[in-house]
Amino acid sequence: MTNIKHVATLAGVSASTVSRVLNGKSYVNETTRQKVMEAVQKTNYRPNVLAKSLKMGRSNTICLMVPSIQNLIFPEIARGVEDVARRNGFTVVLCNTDEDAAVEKAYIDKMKTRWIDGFVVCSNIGEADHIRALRVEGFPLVLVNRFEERDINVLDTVAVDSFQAAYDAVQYLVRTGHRRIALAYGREELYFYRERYRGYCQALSDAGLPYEEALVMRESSGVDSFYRLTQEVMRLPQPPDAIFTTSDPKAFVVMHALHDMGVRIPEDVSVLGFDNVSLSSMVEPPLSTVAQPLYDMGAVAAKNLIHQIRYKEKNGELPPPVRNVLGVDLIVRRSTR
Amino acid sequence: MTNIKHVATLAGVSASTVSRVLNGKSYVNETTRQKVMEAVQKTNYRPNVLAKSLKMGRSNTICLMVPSIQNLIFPEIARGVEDVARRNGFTVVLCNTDEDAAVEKAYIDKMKTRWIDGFVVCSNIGEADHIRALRVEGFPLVLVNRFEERDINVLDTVAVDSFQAAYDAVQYLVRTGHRRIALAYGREELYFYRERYRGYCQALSDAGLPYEEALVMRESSGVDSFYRLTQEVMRLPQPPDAIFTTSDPKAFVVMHALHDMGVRIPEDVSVLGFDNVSLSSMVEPPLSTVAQPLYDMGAVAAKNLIHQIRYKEKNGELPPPVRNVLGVDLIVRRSTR
DNA sequence: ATGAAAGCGCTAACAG
DNA sequence: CTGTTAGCGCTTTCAT
Repeated sequence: MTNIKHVATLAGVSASTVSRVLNGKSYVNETTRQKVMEAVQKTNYRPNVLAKSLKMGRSNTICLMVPSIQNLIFPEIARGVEDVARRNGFTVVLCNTDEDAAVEKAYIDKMKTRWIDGFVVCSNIGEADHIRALRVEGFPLVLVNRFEERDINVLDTVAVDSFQAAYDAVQYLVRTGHRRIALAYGREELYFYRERYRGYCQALSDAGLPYEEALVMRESSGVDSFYRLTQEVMRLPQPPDAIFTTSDPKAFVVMHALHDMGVRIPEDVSVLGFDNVSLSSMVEPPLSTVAQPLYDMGAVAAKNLIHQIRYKEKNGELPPPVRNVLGVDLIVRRSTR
Repeated sequence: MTNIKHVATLAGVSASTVSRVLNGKSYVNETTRQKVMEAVQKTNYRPNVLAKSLKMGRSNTICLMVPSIQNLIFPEIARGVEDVARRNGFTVVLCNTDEDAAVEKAYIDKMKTRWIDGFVVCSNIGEADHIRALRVEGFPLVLVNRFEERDINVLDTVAVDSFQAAYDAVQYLVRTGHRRIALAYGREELYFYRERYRGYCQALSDAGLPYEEALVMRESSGVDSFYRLTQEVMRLPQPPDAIFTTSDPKAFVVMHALHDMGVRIPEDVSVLGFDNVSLSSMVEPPLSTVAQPLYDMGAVAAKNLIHQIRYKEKNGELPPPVRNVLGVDLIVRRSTR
C-alpha cells in the first residue's frame, strides 16, 4: 500500500501539503495542487482510513444492531440504512443480538473500542439501559421501531404511528362489514405491539363493537403458537369474521391454520396483516396488510444518525432528539373481503 | 476513553508491560501481572482497536459482499458468517452490491483502505475479475455459491453440489410417478443454475425420459416472469405433471400462477423448490424443496476465511484453496405427491 | 502557501 | 522480566 509520504516525495512536497489538497481544508497553490493530484493518480493512492480515524477520533463507520437479520423485516431496514450510509461515505457493521442483553453489551463495548461513530438499534430496549446510556455518553444513537414511550423525544426514534395504523386498519375491517374481529397480539413487552393493541381496542369501541377477551390471541411461545390459538378462536361458539394480526409472519401462521381447518379466506374469515414483508404478496391468497415503509425507516434512521454525527463534530454536542413518524399504507389484496 | 498509558501509570509499570500482559505473548512476573489486571479492571480499560490495527496491519474485520440482503437466501448466509466471525473476535461489514460491478469495485477499494482482513463474497462473479484479483493481491477470499467452474480449487469456494442435488431431486420426482417434468430455469449466467439444469437433463436421460425444450421455462425479466411462463407451459397440449424450480422464490411465483389458473397442487401438478428459505414451510401447500444449508454455508465460509487469515499471518502467504461442498436435504412437504 | 514536528494509541524490537 | 524507543499513516498546530 502506497502511503502519503510516497505521494509527497513523488510530488516533491511535504506530507502535510498532500493532506491539505486531499482534504481541501486549506488553500494550496494551484500548480502544487496539480502536481500532488498527478502523483496521487500515478500511485493510485488511497488514504489509510485507519490512520485517519485514529487521528481524528472518527471512523466513518456506524453500527446496525438488529435482533436477527433472519427476521423478515430487518433485511429491508438494513438495506435502507446501508444505502444512505454508503452514499455518505459511511460503512456499516452488522450486529445480530438475538435480543440477548449480554451479546448487546459485548457488541457495544467492542464497537466503542473501534470508535464507531454511531448506532442504529432495533433492539428490545425495554430494560436495555445500556442502550440508552449510549446517548448519555455522547454517542449518536437512533432507535428504530423498538423503544418505549418514555424514549420519545428523549432519544432519536423512527417508527410508524402504531396506534393510528391499527386503529385505521380495524376501522377498515369494520367498514367492510366485519363485526367480530380477533386480534393476534404480539409480545406484550414491546411498546409498538401494545400500541397496536390500543388502536384495536379504540377502533372497536368507537365503532360500538364490544371488546371480547376471548378474541385476543396472546402469543405464548413464538409465532408458531398462533397455529393453536387460531384453532381455538375458530372453535368458539361465535367465531370471528376477521383476524387482524400485528405482523405478517403471524398472518402466515394464521392463514395456515385456517387452511388446515378448511376455513376459507376471505369468504369465512378475513385476515389482515401488518408490515408488508416481501412475501406477503406471494402467499395464497395474497395478504392484505398495513404496509410499514421498512426501507424508508432504515434510510431515515441513517440520515438522522449521520446528521447527529456531523452536528456533534461541529458543535461538540448532540442535537436535540427528534421523533420521526412515518406513514403507513393499507394494502388491500385478497385475504380480506 | 482511557488508554494504555493511564493503565500503565496507575499500575506503576510501562505501557509495553501492560501490552504484554494483555496479549499474553511474553512472560510477565505474576505479581506485576496482578497489578496490571487490577488497573485494567479499575479503569475498565479497553484497548483501542484502531490503533492496534494500524500498528499490526490487521483490523479483525471481514467484509461480506452480497447482491442484496433483501434476497431471501442472504440473511441466512449472513447470519452464519456473523456468528462464527463474532465467536472468533471478528466484526463483519455488510456490503450490498446489487450485482453492480462499479459498486463492487468501489466497495473493494474502500475496504482495502480499512485494511479489511478478508472477503466473503456471494457476487455474480462471471466477469468479475476484480474479485479474483483479490487473492492475487494476497487478500483472503472465499466465494459462496456464486462462482465459475474455473474458480474451483483456484479460489476458496463453498456451495452445494448443484448438479447432484438437481439430479436427485428430479430422480425423486420420477420415482414418485412424474413423467413430464418442467424446469424453472434461473439466470443462465450463473454457474450453479447451469449445473442444476445439467442435473435435470441427466436425470431425465437416465430415467429414459425425453428432454423437451418446451418444458424448460427460461427467466426473462426477474422472478416474476415465471408467472407468465407457468401459464404458457400449462397450456401446452401436454402440460407437465411436475415443475422443478431452481429456487424457492420461483416456486412461490409458480404456485401463485397455478393457483390463479385453478390448477391443484399437488393433485394436478407437483411443485418442487430449491433452497428451503424460511417461508417455504408457510406457503399453501407447504413447499417440498431441496434444502441448502444456507446458515452452514455462511459459517463454513467464515471459518475458512478466518483460517486463511491466520495462516497468512503465520506463514506470510495464503494456504492452498479449498473447495467446500456441503450436502443438501430433500424436504418433502405437501406440494409434491 | 508550505514544511517540520508532534501525537492519536498501540506493539515490537532492542537493551538492560 | 521490564523499560525505552521507534513507528504504523495520518492531520494539525506552529513556524517560516
